[in-house]
Amino acid sequence: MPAKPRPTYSAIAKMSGVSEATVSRVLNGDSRVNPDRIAAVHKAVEQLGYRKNRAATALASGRTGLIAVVIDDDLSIFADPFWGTVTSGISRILLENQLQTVLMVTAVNNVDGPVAHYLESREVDGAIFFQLHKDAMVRKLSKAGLPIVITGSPHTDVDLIFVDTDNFGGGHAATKHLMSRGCKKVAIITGDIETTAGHQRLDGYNQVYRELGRVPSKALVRQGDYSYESGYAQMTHLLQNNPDVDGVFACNDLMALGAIAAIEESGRVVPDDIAVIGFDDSIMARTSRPQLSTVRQDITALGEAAATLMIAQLNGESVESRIMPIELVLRESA
Amino acid sequence: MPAKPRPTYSAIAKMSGVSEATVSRVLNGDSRVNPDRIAAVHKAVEQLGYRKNRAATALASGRTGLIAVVIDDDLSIFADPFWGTVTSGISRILLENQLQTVLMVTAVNNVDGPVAHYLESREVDGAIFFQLHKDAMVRKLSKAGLPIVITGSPHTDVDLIFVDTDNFGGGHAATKHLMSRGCKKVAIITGDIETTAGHQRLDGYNQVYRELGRVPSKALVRQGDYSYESGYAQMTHLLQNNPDVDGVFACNDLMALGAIAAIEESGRVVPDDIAVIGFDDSIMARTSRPQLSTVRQDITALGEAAATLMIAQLNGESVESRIMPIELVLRESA
DNA sequence: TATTATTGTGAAATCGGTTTCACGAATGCG
DNA sequence: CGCATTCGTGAAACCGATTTCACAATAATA
Repeated sequence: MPAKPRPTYSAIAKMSGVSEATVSRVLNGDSRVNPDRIAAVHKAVEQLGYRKNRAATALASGRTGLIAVVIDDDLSIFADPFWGTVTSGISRILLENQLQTVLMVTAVNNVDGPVAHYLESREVDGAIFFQLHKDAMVRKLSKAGLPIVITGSPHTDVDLIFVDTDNFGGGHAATKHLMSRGCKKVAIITGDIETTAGHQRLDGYNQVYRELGRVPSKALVRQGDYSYESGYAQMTHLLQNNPDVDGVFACNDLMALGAIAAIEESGRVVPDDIAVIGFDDSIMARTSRPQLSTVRQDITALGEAAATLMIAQLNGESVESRIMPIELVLRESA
Repeated sequence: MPAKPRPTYSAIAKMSGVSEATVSRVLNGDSRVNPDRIAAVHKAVEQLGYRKNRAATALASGRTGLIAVVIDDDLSIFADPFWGTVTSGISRILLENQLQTVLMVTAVNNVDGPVAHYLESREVDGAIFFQLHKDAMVRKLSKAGLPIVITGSPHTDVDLIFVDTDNFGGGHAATKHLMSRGCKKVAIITGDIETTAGHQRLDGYNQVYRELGRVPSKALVRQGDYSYESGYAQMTHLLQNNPDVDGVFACNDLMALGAIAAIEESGRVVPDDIAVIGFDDSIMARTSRPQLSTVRQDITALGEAAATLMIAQLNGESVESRIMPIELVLRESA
């Protein structure tokens, strides 16, 4: 293919009668260039259909225009619509700022693995992390000066920038609602306790008990893994060992649906015998029957916030972590 | 931050006592280098913790190591778990081949828009497209020599490489199953007819009628948009105007669930009065009650196939489009 | 043994921008 | 009106790799 070579600064400089240095100034918005020349350069750019070579720009300026979105995926859970939604929110904002999203779905447990290498190599201008199981690598990268935003709270208290849903508030609101609608024995089916999100939702649940001067029974705390099956299994276990359970907070919608299936199979009725509340307000919360009461998090907003914080960092602005509000959505199940 | 400068070829060359050219040869696997020097270079690389600068490599070699994944998103449907799943499949394969995934979720209708510019600029080595509404831009890029793979079938018959689910076969199998289980009047709720996938599923449906020597009634073909609500609405319409419908093929699971809701609200029973079959075998097919019979497409495999075809193209191998088989999954609804 | 291929290697050009530096012209100040 | 700034500009160095080219040393051929 004899593809005609793309024009470079040299061509523009020749055509518009200025030096390459001036072309660069014009194209980077340097203010102190004679207006006539600015016009001449723009005209040449137009006529030649010129477009910058990103690699050359990156090499010379040190900025690649790329932001990594890293999903720590031990569990192949990208099927969860959650990720797609956050990611598209991020991508949209970045795109508006002439930044591209580099997606990496992979386990990031290795402080010295390929992902770490890639990010250390400054092949991206910044990185946004999801679903972090261990933040050792992230801390290291951050110390090395790479702008970072974490979606979800970091484990340790280093000053990493993050955006997160108000998981504690969500767990609290859900549990409190169950209590205030008359439930006496409210159980919880937790998610992955390894993640801060899972832990915080549990904390919110416990807090309600404390506020009521009660002590949450350990028997009412069952650990799930965010899957439908685990919701079903843990609920079955609860029904057998605590037949007087009358409320369940499941830490995501999928487990809530599993729990409901178990409850109905046992011959009990939702919400009359046992009220159930989920977390996420995923599409399944609306399409299931009974429709699921749940804690809504605005996932797109979460992604957009993450991207916005990243851009602010790149601009050298000082930045603070954000916690996004949740909203209790009451439907039929509680 | 006084961040110590990262080592370059110059440092390696000095340390191992060879020229930069030789360093390059070693690092790119050029065979004709003295084994001793190869060892020396590798040792220096090791000691210095050297890592290539991708921008410099890209500038010099013309290869960026980046593959764009473009999702034509007029509809903000990235919430559909489908996309996350395909994308992670792609990302995984690319990663194994030292390629990074650049995700772009945006409308690609503009042949001269920013996406086109980005891709034309050869800032990526190739592009994988999804959910194409118009393929004018893709054809243009392909003519310009950019390696391309389309996920889903292209509209026009140009020789673009694509991978797709056997949509026709899926529609055919679903409809045929309904017929063979005794349904006399089988309706279809289609997806977006603008996309080839939507059209092909409808064709498969029609084909079954033809094979039986019947003509599909237009009244039994209702157009949805892949949303739960449209499934519900179109089913409601069907029940009113064709009360003797006894089978429905919904072109995705979400619409199938909407349809089931409408059917049950009308007092009829699934599958006894009306059998329903969906498409995708998404997670909701398993979690809904009654559990949904559906056409499974292996989404991860689809993504992996797309990535594999891309890599083959990059290696200059000759490549052929692939159609991935579907599988009928029978549960409770049909 | 003389001559031609082959091999291994380094110097230097190259990729396409950005940025420093030096310099003349224009402006401001005393 | 003379001197110190500021402004606009181009030449050239630079970013960090890859690749061509020339050359010496070695191996193969006649």
